[in-house]
Amino acid sequence: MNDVIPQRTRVAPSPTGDPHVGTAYQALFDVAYARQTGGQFVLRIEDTDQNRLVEGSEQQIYDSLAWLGLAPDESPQVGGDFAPYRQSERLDTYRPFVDQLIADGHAYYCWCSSERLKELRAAQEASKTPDTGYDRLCLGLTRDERAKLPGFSETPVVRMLVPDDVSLTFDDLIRGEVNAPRPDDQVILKADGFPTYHMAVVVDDHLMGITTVVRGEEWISSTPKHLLLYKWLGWSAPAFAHMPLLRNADHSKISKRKNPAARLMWFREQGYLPEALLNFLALLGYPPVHDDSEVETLTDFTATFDWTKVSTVGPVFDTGKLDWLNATYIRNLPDDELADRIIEFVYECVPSTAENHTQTQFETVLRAAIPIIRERITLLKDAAPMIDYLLVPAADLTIDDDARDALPENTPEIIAAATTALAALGDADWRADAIQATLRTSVVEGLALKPKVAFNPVRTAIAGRKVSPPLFESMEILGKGESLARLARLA
RNA sequence: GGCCUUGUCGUCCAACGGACAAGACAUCGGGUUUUCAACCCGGAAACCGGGGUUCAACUCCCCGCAAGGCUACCA
Repeated sequence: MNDVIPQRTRVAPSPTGDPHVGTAYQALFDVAYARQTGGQFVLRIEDTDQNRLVEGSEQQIYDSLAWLGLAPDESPQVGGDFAPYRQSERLDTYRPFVDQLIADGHAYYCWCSSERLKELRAAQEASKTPDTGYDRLCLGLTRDERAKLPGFSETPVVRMLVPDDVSLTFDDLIRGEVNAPRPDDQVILKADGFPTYHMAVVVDDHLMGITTVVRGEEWISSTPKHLLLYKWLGWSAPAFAHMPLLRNADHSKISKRKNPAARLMWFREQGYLPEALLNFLALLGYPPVHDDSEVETLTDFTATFDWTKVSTVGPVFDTGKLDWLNATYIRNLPDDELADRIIEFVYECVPSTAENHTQTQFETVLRAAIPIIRERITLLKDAAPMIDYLLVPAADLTIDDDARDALPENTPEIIAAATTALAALGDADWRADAIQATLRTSVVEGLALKPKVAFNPVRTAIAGRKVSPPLFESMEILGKGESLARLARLA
């Protein structure tokens, strides 16, 4: 551990919609490795596909990574020594390297129209020929020579000239030696002057000093292209770590269509805690840090991180354990902080809650109720609905039908006994323990009822439902007057 | 179709030639209890199939099968 080389890792999402959970997954491993080695974690925006850009999604990438505690050391937002970090601002950077490849005979212009390429592909599929890919019609031709042939397009692209002896093997930090398919004559510069991913990623990773590339398994097949570019440009390639792909329940690559959790923002909207999500992501494709518990911090994860422990099998992204983790983290939060988180969540994600109640009333009641709801909520969004009965005046409290139906015959008797006994309780004694003692004496013992039966009507009167947070504490929060008013409704 | 990657309980994940195949979540049963939770105890639940190699295979090899990825002027 003395000769550790600081690693520069990066995540390079495209701003083409809501940030993807896979970005956070890779960022977590990037951060762990970078921090463990004393290096940097870089965020680069890959916006080379101008057609797919979605406004606002770049900002969401910053926000969601920051929310998760995975803020990059360098990015378009915070800058850095290797700016710009947005590929659309680096067009001038790529061009000379493309020209160099052409001059060296490693790349060539191609004037084939997209129609011709489409036909070529269709023909290849129909003939079931094993070799697909570009047929090199344009190779060695000048613009004028090519213009005489069919399927000509005035604006050319530039393609790699993949040699027959291209190396198809490389070392992966997770998988060891990996074989990959033989590449096609891949386009590296598009007709619109933008580089493709393959060109841009190699140039940028090199120029930005990236030493370890963490990316999804789907990139294994294009790694030989990248290695070829590094070789031609005379650069040494970074180390690669191809992460397993997160899956939908049906085992296909995780998608926003099939899995709402594919959207990173979804977790915030649902009221997941970032530390719980981070913990969960660290458990996917990677064994728990501790033997006796799967609850672990980013610090734990970072300290013991090891690429060889990363699984090669794509895990199904099932939120079951995440829910449990979230509930666990909620239970472990101090009262004040849990209240703060719920309040922040509600104002940000459920504005209607704030509209229905005055801010101070909501916050006051919530803070008082934290002890009785904390172990009953899984998500932050569960909190407000759970205390709704504490926020309305007695007259406005709705009593659920199923609760009313479950009322015992002697409900009036129970309510009367409870009311009389509670009315005698002094304001200063209006505390949960005293309320409970009073009701036990007057109703349970006084009417010789089982507690379960005795408290049923009281709960329905107070909360309007069969299931609610603890009864006596609820009455304490409501206060004597309000509690008696509620009992009166069932008298 | 071709190439590549992968195959342990429902899900996550251990076991890296020598245990009755471990743990977690979920699930089921019980306890506790003013409801619901939380908490405690317990149960059920897996090595894709077939051949090898070996004294010994979940672990190594081969063949199947299955799943996934790539096969774009998308990343």
